[in-house]
Amino acid sequence: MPPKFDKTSFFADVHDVVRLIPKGRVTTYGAIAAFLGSKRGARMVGWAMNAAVFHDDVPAQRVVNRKGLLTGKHHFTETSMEDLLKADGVAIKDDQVVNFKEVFWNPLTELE
DNA sequence: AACATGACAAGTT
DNA sequence: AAACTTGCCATGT
Repeated sequence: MPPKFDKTSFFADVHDVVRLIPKGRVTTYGAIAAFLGSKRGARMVGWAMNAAVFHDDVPAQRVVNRKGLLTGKHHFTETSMEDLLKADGVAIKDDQVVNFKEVFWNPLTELE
């Protein structure tokens, strides 16, 4: 990630991290926020995701809330979040990631 | 310029 | 344990 942590780069940083999520894995808003230095700035991450949806290179479907719930599925327009995740090899049940704990990808520990 | 809102999370009551 | 409150940062009104 860019060494610069300017407020304006928050989006860019989030996008970068999301882009680095391995296929078949998911992460959480909090994890990304913590990785960026603001462990409680998860809201911003969500906001960044909203912008990310308009970028085809940012797999926003791999970012869910801490419970593994697909809170942002309503923001997807063309393809539904579940389908995208299923296409990634992530099973979805009741709007929630199955085996969430196992597919969870923590940038802090796995990326550093 | 001030206040409200939003794909969240953690701490308190 | 469940509900409530506070923190976070950028955007929109």
